[in-house]
Amino acid sequence: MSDQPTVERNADTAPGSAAFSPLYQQIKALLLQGLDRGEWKPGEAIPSELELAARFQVSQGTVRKAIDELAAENLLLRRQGKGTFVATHHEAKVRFRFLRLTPDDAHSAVTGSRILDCRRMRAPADIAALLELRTGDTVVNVRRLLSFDESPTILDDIWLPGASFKGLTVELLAGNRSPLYALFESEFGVSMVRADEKIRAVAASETQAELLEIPVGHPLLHVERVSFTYGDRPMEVRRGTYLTERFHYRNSLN
Amino acid sequence: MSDQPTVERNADTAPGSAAFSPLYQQIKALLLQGLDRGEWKPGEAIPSELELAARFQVSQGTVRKAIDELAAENLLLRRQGKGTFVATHHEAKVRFRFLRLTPDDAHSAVTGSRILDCRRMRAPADIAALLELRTGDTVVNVRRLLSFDESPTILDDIWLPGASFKGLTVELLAGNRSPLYALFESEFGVSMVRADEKIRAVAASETQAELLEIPVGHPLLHVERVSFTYGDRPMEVRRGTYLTERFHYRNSLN
DNA sequence: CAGTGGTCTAGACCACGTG
DNA sequence: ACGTGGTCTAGACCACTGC
Repeated sequence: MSDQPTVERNADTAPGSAAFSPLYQQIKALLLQGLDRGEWKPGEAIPSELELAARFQVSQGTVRKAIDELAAENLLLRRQGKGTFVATHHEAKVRFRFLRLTPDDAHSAVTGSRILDCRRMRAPADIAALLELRTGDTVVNVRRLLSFDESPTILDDIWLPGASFKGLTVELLAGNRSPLYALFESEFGVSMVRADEKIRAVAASETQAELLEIPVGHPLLHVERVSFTYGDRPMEVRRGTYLTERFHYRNSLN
Repeated sequence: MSDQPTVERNADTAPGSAAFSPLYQQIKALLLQGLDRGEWKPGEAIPSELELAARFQVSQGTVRKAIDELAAENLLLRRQGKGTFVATHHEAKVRFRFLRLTPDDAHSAVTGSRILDCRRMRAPADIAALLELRTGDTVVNVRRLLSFDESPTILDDIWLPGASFKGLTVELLAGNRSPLYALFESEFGVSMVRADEKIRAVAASETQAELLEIPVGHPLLHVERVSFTYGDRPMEVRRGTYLTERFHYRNSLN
């Protein structure tokens, strides 16, 4: 506990001065840094509010407000009586935030994953741009086919920055039974925290048609997702193609 | 100001008793009732925190927490130095929460709306179920075609409970220049607050193809939306069909 | 300058989980 | 019985808006 971070109390900021940051925002930033550094791992508890208040030399209420915001953003999870925990993809709750395809009738689907491909290569220009890399930087490309109740439903084309995902192989993926993001967390220390998606309807190409066992030209839902870790750093581009005859993409507008 | 609502202070609730509601949740419920009753209209300011605290006989902090939650749900809008306002669809910000189709290149699209149909009829079973009406209850059905830059892009099939939308006519719709939800607010006192959507890819039918000027079978994004007012009461079913060649549906996973 | 929401504090007490 | 987060209060002061 050697760190006594510098929190600026804005005592002298001129009224109407440009930069002004509330104390709790600074605490929030410090907590974010801790999460990013891996000081507290996914699933673990962070120190109690009182402990953090003591460490940062602020009141419990200020720490509370910082944690409130991180909890609202789903980075932390409060559990009364137990503590505050780092969110992890090893929980159904988190998982369904990212898995939006849902069966039309709420039956429990048996799911299967088949890895089609996993190779390292130089990033194409569009992928590089989305991942904020340089064209030609190494990336990992994974292609997989997900089935529900034995029928192929999702075709994923996934791109990851090579530097953060050394050692990602077909074998590792094939032996994996949890969601991909859970594996990224456990094996590579990469926590996905947020994602942006662009959705369109497209006609099935020949390869897509063959893999999904549908005619060429069949309408498919196409979802391009960019996922981010702490600090809004893009860490994955995922192009998903969904068959939506018996499934739909659910969304809530608030 | 005759109302001194009964807030239960839970002083005597046995430890571990079933029902227990924090004070601020009760205040929140009271504010929600006020919004629902139309005590404060969209765009108007609600009373100040101190005033509400006095009215409800609680501290400012408790009122604040109630308002915080309503603001987080986008029912209220805080503006420092000015007050707290009832959210309204007459603002670009609110509008884009519900309009998710976005041009691929961020150009400013000229938009046009053509009302195809507007008639009152007996509710089909599926619509009735979604609107929580009885089959055969009166509903209003509106069909319209939205164009961007002169090219038809969105085909909407809209269903509204007849009881709440008396006097909705083609003429009224044709003369309208604002978003539909803004019109619902001003003309019928119905505020849409939240919506659920189910999205799929479908092949264009003959009618759809003709109106959207595309070949039959062309892939289209199909969005079924159910919109809710205060208290989670469904007030609209909207089946939208989108052309996604130059537009996409944007979404954020948090 | 007055009034609004925003921040920060300190302390009391409640509800929950675990030992 | 203890420690955790959750609620509620009261008061001081700050930042923004508009008269």
